[in-house]
Amino acid sequence: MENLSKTELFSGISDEDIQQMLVCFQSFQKNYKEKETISIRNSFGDYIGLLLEGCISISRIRMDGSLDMLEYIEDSGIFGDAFTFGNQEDAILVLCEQDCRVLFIEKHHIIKRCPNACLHHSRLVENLMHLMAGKVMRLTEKVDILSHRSIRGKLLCYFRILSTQAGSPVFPLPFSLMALANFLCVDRSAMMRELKKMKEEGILERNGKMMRLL
Amino acid sequence: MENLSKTELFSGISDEDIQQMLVCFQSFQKNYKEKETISIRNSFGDYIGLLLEGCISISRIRMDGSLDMLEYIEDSGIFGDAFTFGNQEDAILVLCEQDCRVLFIEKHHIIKRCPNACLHHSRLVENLMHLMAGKVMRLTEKVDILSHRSIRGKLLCYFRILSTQAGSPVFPLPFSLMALANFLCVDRSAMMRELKKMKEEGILERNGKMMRLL
DNA sequence: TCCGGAATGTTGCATTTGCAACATGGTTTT
DNA sequence: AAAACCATGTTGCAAATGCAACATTCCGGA
Repeated sequence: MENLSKTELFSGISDEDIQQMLVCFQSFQKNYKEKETISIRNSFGDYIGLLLEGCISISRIRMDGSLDMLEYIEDSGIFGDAFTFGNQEDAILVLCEQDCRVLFIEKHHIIKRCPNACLHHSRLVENLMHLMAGKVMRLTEKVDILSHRSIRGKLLCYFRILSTQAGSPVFPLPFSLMALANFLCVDRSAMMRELKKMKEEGILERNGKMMRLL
Repeated sequence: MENLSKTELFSGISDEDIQQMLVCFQSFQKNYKEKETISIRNSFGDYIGLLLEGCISISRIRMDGSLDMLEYIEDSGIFGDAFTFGNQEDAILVLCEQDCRVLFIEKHHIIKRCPNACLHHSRLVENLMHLMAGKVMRLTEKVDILSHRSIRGKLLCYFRILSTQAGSPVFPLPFSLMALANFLCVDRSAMMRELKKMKEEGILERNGKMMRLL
């Protein structure tokens, strides 16, 4: 019902065709409020989620209760158990960090060939390719960050990415320090200690969530 | 010149059409021998590499000389600077672990829409979607492994994946112990120590590269 | 076959990290 | 206003990790 033609997934497809596809795809939209849980593992197993608005985090909850953020998805990111992979013991938590609007599409319709040969299906697939390429880049970035052995290495690697994105040595953290520790998969207090050290050594300035890399 | 129609990328497309596309795409194939270097960062910046045969590793070389394996690609995996992301200080090494056959395609032709509207382009894009989905899964797996804080956690997480893939608690390591340490981004000697402990505790049996998870 | 290089295995030690516990400050709820 | 809550800081300590150095085994080429 909303204007989907402006989203990256449906760009270049007319509103009528979009409506037709949505029916053909048996897709549905859902709105969520901040801090609401989208799904725990497997509830949307056969669907791919497309984040139209808002931002979400995907985390693993271990048996001991510890929580590690696997992904942080903002713009028109894709997610779903199809990607969050199958043979997982621990629970996966998909949490809305802001009010969100999500479009669910049956995996089948996107990955496999459409038997109805919808006219604009291939355009959709091409758009989806863009989104996938973006996801691959973000995941590669994440692997890059986590591949650093030390907390300082992870912090610096991530800060450089943020700094490059902002196009300036000054940039804001996209989330809280607590969430940052989860994102980097390190202990929060150890991270605070390291941040303090880096400040003392003059590598970094910090004022709340605003950072300056020197 | 070889039989590309059997590859995942070109499946469902006739040999004639493939030949036509290869010209249209300005693509080229190249063979590499074991331990040969495919490219150092940026040499194939505008091309996407498709591994037709063999297997390769993608690693980061740090300024201090340490080497971390970011990806290990076997079947018909895709790689390229397009994915290995841009604002990277360290050198990226793409190394052939076996004799390899690689098809390079200009990124442009795959990501953007083809002006010539090749008949089978959309089928190709759909095939590529499969490959991308596979890559996303592998990367998600890797993030999952690296998100564990301890060496033991990383080892167990990876071994469980291998065990599930093999469909048995007994499975072979796909590479050497040295490479395993690089893949997990941990110190090799510390990893050996941990493997020994796990053996002593009866969690794991090991004979060379053959592992048994208990 | 012998040699040399590479992978494997082992250990001591300094450092880093995680963990637990607690103090502070800000914000929301009652 | 008080209470409750949560994020931010801080610290001591035990355990895990990285690092360096070295012994041993494996393997391919001369």
